[in-house]
Amino acid sequence: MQLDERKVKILQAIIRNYLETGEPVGSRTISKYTDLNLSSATIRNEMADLEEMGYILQPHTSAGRIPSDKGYRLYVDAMMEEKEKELEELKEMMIEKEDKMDHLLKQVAKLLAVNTNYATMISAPVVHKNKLKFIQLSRVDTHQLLAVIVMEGNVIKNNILHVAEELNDETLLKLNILLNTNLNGMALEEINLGTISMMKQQAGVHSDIVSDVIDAIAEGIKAEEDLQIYTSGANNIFKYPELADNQKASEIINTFEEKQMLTELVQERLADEENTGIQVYIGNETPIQTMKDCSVVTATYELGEGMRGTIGIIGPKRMDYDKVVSTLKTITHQLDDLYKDRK
Amino acid sequence: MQLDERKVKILQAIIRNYLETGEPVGSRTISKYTDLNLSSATIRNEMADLEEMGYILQPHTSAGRIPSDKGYRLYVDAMMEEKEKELEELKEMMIEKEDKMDHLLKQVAKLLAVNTNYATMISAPVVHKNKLKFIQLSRVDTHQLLAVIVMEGNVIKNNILHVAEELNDETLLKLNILLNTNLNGMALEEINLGTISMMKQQAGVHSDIVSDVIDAIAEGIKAEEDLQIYTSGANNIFKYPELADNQKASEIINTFEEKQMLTELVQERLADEENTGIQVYIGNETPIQTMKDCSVVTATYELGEGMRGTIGIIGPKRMDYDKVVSTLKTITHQLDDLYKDRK
DNA sequence: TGTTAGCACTCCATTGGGTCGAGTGCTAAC
DNA sequence: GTTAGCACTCGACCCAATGGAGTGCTAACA
Repeated sequence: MQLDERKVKILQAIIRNYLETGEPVGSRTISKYTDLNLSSATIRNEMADLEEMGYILQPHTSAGRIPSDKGYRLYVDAMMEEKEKELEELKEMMIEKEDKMDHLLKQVAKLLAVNTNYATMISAPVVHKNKLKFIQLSRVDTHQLLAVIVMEGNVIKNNILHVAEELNDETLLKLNILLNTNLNGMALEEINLGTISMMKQQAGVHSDIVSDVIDAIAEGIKAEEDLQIYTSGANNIFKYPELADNQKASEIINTFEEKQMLTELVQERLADEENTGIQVYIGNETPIQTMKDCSVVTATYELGEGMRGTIGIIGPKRMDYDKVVSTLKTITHQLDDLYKDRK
Repeated sequence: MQLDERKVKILQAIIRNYLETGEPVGSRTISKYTDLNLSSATIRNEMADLEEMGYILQPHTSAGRIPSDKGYRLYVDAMMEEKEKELEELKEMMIEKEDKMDHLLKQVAKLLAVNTNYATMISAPVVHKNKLKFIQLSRVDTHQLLAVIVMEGNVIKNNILHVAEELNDETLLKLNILLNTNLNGMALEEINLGTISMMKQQAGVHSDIVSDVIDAIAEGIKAEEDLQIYTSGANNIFKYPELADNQKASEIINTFEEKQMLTELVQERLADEENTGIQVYIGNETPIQTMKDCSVVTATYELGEGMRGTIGIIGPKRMDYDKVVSTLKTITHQLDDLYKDRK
C-alpha cells in the first residue's frame, strides 16, 4: 500500500489533533477538522489503512486512533525539513549576560522550561582541545601553595597544595618558570611520563611539588570529564496525564535528579563531531530507557573553538515538535551570538 | 482535661502505628498493640478525649484516628529529649574524602536520601567571617590578566580581567604588592570607599585595574551569598501515597528543583548563631508553604571557623522521626570529623 | 471505482445501588 | 473505672446497567 497525499494529510490531522487534546482521535473529528471534505466513513477507511501501515494505533477496539512512534517520526521528519528551509529571525530573549557560565546555563534551562512547558536540560560546554595556557604557583601561607592552572578558553582550576618545608621566593620563581616553560601550550594528552620525569629531575629537591601540580592538572581533566548538567522544569511532566502516573513520574523525576543518566544523551551527541543539528528521539528511540514514554529533542550548541554542549527538551510524545524545534534553534543561535559578543 | 500517662501511651501507640502503616488507626488495633491490657472500648473513650484535646483527628466519621500536627509535635519533643541524652557512637559511613566540596555535599545528600527514603537537601557551608588572605594578578595573555583571590578558609575566586595596554612585569609586581599590602587580612565588609580611592591614587595610571580587582572581589561576595544547595531523593516522595498525588507531588518536586525556595529553610537556621541543634517542622510549621503536607527535619553542621551549613530531610508527616534524628546527628558529627582530619 | 449513509457491534467510562467491614459512640452492667 | 454489646455511620469495593464514542462492514449512489 502506498502513502498518498491524502493519507499524509489525514495522518497530520490526527497527530495535530492528538497533540492538542491528548485524547484518541475519531474519524468524525477528522472529517470536520480537515478541509478535505470527506465523510467520517471515508476517513475510517483511510484510518484502517494507516493503522495497517503502522502509522497510527488504537489503544483499544472502540477508541479513536493515536499516532504510533512511526507516525510521529514521519511527522517530525516532514516538519524538520520545512524548518530547515526557513531562516528565522532570532527573537529577543531575556538572557542577562552573566559572566558565570553556570548561572547562564541554569537560566537558559529555566527559560526554556517556562517557555515550552516541558522539562529541559543543558550540558555545560566541553572543551575538546584542552591546552594549557598558564600555570602559577603562589605562596598563600607558610605551608600552603596555591596552584592556578589556566587552560585554553580561560577555564581555570585552583588547587591548594600543602608543602612540608617553606619555600623562598626564589625557589618559587624557579618552579614557576620550570612549569611554564615545559607545559605551556601543551595539550593535556601530550603530557606524558617522559615530560614529567624530566621536570622532576630539573626540580631537584622540590620534585614532589611538581608531582602535586601534575596531579592537580590531572584532576582538572577528570573534573572536566564528568560534565555538568543543569535541568529545569521537571515538574512540567505533571501537566501531561500520560506521564503523570506515579510509576512513570517517579522514574522520570529520578532521571532528572540523578543527571548522571542524562549524560548518555549528551555523549551520544557530542561523540559525533559533525552532527550539530537537531535530533529528535521518539519513545523507544531514546537512549535513556526511563524515558521510553517521552520524546526527547536535543540540539548542540557551540561556543567557538570546539567548546560544545547539548540542550535537551523532554516532554510527552505528543509534544509540540514544531515549537520545540524553533525554540531550540533560536536558543542555540543566541548562545552563539553571546559568545561572539564576549570575545 | 489532663494528659495523663495512659493517654500519652495511647497517643504514642497511635502515632507509631500510623508511622508504620500510613493508615488511620482504630481502637481495636491499639487495644492489642500496647501492653496496657485495655479493651477497645476503653481505648475509644481515651481516643475521644485525645481528639477533643487536639492530638489526633478523624479523617472521616467512621475511620480510625491519625495524629494531628500537635500530636506529632508532642511525640517529636519527647523523642528529642531522649535522643539528646544518649550519646551515640558514630557509625562508619562511606564518605569518600573528596577534596572538592561540592562532590562531597552531593554525596552526603544522596547517602542520606538512600538511607532514609526521604528527600534530602544540604546547603554548602557559608563563610561568615570572610577575610581576604591573598591576592594575585598574573599575566595570561597580552591583554588578559588573571586575578586570583584567596579568602580565609581557602575559598578561591578567579577572574579574568581585560586590559587595554600591556603591562610589564615590574608594573604587575607593583600592583600585586599594592593590592596585598592594602587588602590582606581585611574582612570584606571593611573595604570601604576610602581604602579604594587611596589604592587607586597609588596605582596611578593603572587605577582602572584596581577597580576591576575590587569588582571581582565584590562579585566574589555576591556569589558566596546566593548559597549553593544540593538535593537528592526528591522522587522518594512517590513512596508515600499521601504525598504522591499529582498536585502535591508537582509542588514538592518544583520546590526541590528551584532550590531557591529551600534557602528559606537554611536562612532560618543560619540566622540564629546559637542554634546548632536539630529542628523539626511538622506540617504547617514549615517556613515553606509548598511543604505544608510534609515534615522537615533540619540540622546545622559546622566546619570550624564559622563555616556552617544546613542539612534537611523532607518526608511525609509520618516520617520515622526517630531514625531521621539519629541519622542527622551522625552525619553532622561525621562532617565535623572530616574537617578536623583535613586540617 | 471511489465515496457515503446506515447499521450493528464493541468497549470504555460513568453511574448508582448494594454489600461489607472497620470503626465509632453510647449505654448498661460488672 | 472498665468492659461488653449494640446500633449506627461511612468509605471501599463490587457489580450491573447505561450511554456514548467510535469502529467495521455492507449496500447504494455518482
